[in-house]
Amino acid sequence: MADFKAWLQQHWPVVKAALLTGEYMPNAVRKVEMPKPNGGVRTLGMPTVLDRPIQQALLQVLQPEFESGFSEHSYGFRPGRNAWQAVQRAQDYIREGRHWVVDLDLEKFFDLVNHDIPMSRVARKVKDERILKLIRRCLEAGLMTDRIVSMRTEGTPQGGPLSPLLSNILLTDLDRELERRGHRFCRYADDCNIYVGSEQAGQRAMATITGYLECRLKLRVNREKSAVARPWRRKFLGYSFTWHKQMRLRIAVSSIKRLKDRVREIVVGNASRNLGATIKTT
DNA sequence: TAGATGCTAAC
RNA sequence: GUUGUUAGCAUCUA
Ligand SMILES: Nc1ncnc2c1ncn2[C@H]1C[C@H](O)[C@@H](COP(=O)(O)OP(=O)(O)OP(=O)(O)O)O1
Ligand SMILES: [Mg+2]
Repeated sequence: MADFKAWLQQHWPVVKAALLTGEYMPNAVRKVEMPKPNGGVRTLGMPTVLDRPIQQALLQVLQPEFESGFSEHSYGFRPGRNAWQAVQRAQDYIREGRHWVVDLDLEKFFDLVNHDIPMSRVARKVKDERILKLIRRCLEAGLMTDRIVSMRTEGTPQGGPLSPLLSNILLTDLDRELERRGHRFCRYADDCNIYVGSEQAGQRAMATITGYLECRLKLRVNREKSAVARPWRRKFLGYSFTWHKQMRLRIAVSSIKRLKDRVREIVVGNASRNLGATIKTT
């Protein structure tokens, strides 16, 4: 890997020239099926060995350009931000007395990302036509199965270095819409939680925001994973809320179980009582 | 301080 | 055949 990095650095002037003249364009990603924990299958689109570092370089330039335009309530795929900060923000909302949550998750998110909406947003900041063409080709990269490339008209490849940034650019429209409506929310990638004071307000928000997402942004809400519920009945970003004397945060039971099993697998016959005590205090 | 490797978590 | 972003931890090197 370090070898390849050195090679690319050595030939970077040539590669750069080929990219800017349009002589070389990314056009396909390799299809790889990955099992999901819940039993489903995630279709990854892996860039070619050449496209990957090219897109990573593009990201280094584009990321700072768009960071300033993102919402304060967006936490996913962003430098300096993590899931813990998002959950703490959610906890603040609940402590304010908003005891109902509209938990929204998008269906096959990356696979259904519209191309024209994020491209028009990118065009507002990036004026260079050659760069815009490059970015569009990263979105349009077809899925390659056994050397057969199928055309893509929607969706951004899961595994493309630019994909997380482009998805945030698209969902910034959602953030602005939620802010315009005065909602208290935090979003991590396609996982968006809106905190409201009553179930009725929650159902109303769920209906209008679902309509907005499906109509304006051409996305689909995952009705299995989404719900209007009490926050302490839901899991958010691997954490769940618990109600003792005050609102407290704890790691979701499923995450604890997974970690416990991992630890037990490693230490085979050794002290498991020690682990139980350790996890309880955490 | 900088580079490299590996692991965990979220999506 | 095992991707990406982000965050964290660990180890090695000078
Ligand atoms: N391991 C990963 N590698 C690359 N991209 C990922 C990975 N995990 C998640 N993503 C990205 C692509 C997904 O579309 C997006 C949202 O994740 P997730 O909600 O778990 O799946 P999904 O939205 O594609 O399907 P679902 O319909 O089950 O919600 O995050
Ligand atoms: Mg989803």
